[in-house]
Amino acid sequence: MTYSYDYPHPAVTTDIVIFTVQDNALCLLLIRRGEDPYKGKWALPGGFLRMDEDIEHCAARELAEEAGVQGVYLEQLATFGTIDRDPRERVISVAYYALIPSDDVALQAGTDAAEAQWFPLSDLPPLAFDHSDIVRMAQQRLSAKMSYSTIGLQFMPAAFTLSDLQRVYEIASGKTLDKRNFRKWVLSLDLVEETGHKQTQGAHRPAMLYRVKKPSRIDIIK
Amino acid sequence: MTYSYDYPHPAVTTDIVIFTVQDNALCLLLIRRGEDPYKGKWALPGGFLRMDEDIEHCAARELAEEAGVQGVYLEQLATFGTIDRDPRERVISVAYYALIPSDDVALQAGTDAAEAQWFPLSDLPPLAFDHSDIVRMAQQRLSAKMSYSTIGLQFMPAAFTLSDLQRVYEIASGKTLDKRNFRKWVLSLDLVEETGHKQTQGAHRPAMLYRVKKPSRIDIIK
DNA sequence: TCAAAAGTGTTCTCTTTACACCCATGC
DNA sequence: GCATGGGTGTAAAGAGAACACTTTTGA
Repeated sequence: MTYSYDYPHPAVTTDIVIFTVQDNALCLLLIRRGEDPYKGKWALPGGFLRMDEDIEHCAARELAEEAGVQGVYLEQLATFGTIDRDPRERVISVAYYALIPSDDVALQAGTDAAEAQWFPLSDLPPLAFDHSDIVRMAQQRLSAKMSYSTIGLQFMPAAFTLSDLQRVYEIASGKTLDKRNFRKWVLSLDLVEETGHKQTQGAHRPAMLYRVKKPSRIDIIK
Repeated sequence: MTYSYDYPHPAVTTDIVIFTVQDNALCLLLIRRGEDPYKGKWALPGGFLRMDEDIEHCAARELAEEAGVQGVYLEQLATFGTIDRDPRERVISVAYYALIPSDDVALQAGTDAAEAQWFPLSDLPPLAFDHSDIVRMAQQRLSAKMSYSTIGLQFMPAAFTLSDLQRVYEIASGKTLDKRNFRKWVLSLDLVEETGHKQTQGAHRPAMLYRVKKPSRIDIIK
């Protein structure tokens, strides 16, 4: 079966940049391609838009199919469409990005995707297509949003200590932060609350565990 | 001639939101549609992507063809692609936005476009397709960027007074600003310079005329 | 000489940053 | 009892907001 049009049409795809914080590094998820073009190369998860689904739905579906990642809040990044970005045909790609907690990383292993792996941003392999442009833009956007929104909370698991949270912010921003000022700031935003439980771990005073009050919400701050 | 594909392909278009400040109001440019669907309705300038042009080129071309507006700095806004946004077929639209000086508004009249007109944002007619969603998003983006970037300078003509500039900022933000603080702020950014000429206009002290130092550049401030 | 917009500094307030010690636990 | 990370307040500096009068021109 073929589909015919009076004028030429490009193909439309989505690509998704998924960040997490793992082993003291900001990481992103890549898929090793099983097909040409760029067979064997690492690429962002993503794929072709179906005619009966919204663009964001396409991104969510591809992410689930290729990487076993579900239920994340996707935000549109930008649309990439230079003429030769795909050797097969003209392809317009709508890029999305999302942040997931480091403890969801385990889900990753259970997927049936060909090969999915986390890479530290500081040590990425060469990427297929124009995916390094997409990653670069995602990095810029993330870094900007970290400083003027509550997006960073999306990195956090169901329960975490304030020191965990500070570590995530330090890794994502690349700066060290003052403990007292950071805590004052976080608590003043009124976005996290005590769970009532403490985490006893190691030879030191147990830390209060917190949870995010409205996990799905991203607010602009400042 | 027809174009055939193994899988269905959506059409891809661009839509452009052009802002200006005119008669003490923030305005945008609309085109009255000459064809179905939505014949006779007002819509954003825009049109179908050609296979041999980049997406941004498409936006610039449509803007020139339909509205006679040229040489503006276009910034990608977002991509809209809900399933039923166009009754003809599945259409994915990449939206752009730009700001132009109010004195370029005159160019508008000289175009051969069917019908192009400036509307104050506060008094828009009903729009075709999902264009009011696009406009809403553009408005949010503009308002955000006005507060943390130098994008507002793009509204300014080749020469202007600091009072002109303040007026533009007040209109775009909807707030009144303190004259001394505004001037201190603008001059501290080092983005405008004196032209050396003064504007004598009306029964009052002549005002120094300024120009933007790097007109094409948008910086993040604060 | 009056009206109308241009131009110009200082003070106060609030936000942000810098900084050091005691606490609870496991070994 | 000592090593380890958890938890807490205050003071100094910097950024942002408030505020009123003199100048130059045309009519």
